[in-house]
Amino acid sequence: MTSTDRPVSARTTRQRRAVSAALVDITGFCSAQEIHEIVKRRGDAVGLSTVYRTLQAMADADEVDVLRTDEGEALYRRCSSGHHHHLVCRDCGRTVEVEGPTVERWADRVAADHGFADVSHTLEIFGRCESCG
Amino acid sequence: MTSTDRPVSARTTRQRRAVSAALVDITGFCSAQEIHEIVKRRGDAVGLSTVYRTLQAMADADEVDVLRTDEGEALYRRCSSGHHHHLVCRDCGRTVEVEGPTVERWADRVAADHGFADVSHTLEIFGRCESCG
DNA sequence: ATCTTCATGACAACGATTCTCATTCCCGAG
DNA sequence: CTCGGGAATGAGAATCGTTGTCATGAAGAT
Repeated sequence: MTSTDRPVSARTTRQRRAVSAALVDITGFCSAQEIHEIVKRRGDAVGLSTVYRTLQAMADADEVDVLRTDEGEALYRRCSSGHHHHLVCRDCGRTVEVEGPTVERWADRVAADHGFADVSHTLEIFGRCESCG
Repeated sequence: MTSTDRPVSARTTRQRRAVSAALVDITGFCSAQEIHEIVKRRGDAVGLSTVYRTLQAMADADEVDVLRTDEGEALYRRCSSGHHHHLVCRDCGRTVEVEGPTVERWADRVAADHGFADVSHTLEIFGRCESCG
């Protein structure tokens, strides 16, 4: 077994292109169902299941970011590669990607101080942007 | 209307005492259903609905912290008052409350730099603790 | 063009959470 | 102490996001 078993396939289909295209249109985080709506509104017919599957695949491939509402709903948004966090307007959803090397180091150090290994973290900032002021 | 309308009542019942008691027993974050189980195991009979209601009320009163699994499930844990974050073992759930004044300032500054007001943030650190190493 | 296989979609199923509403019981007024 | 009103409870139904099922459709290799 020299090759790591690839669970993937990544077959290019009309539906996947439609979801990707819809993601380009949005600026903030959207739920799977909202994205399904957007796809429909663009004139592409894609089943809801497929939207869910596609978004999940993209999330696995780090092509979209996922975050959770207070109510537990998953929100998606296309993202730049690499580790980053988000500054999200809680009114209009406008999102700014931010980086914080200081924070990364702080988190790793805190974890190490307590004997924790294999460290990861989640960090999101919420506020109201100027246009929504 | 001189008095701020208090939506609350906080009537002391056997069930609420049972949930609070169960929360004392646990060290990590537990789901509402797990807490329901713990309450039952302790010999107190409390309906699942009531556990949910009680936990929500306690969360509103900042008596418990809530965080969300990747799968969107809500986890609860009794907490100290004041703003703090968590270092959670992703295997056993053991939790350490941590503070990070630096991070707070960083988040506020980043938000301000982008014109965001009324800022809040979420931050959790995950890892594997020594006992689970 | 053909064939193999992955992808799709309508719908059922699932699981966490919330709602409903008849009943229970906390607690302050009398 | 007793009563009465209204909050609290709980069993089960309902909700809602999400995932599973499986027959059909379509990429892409040969």
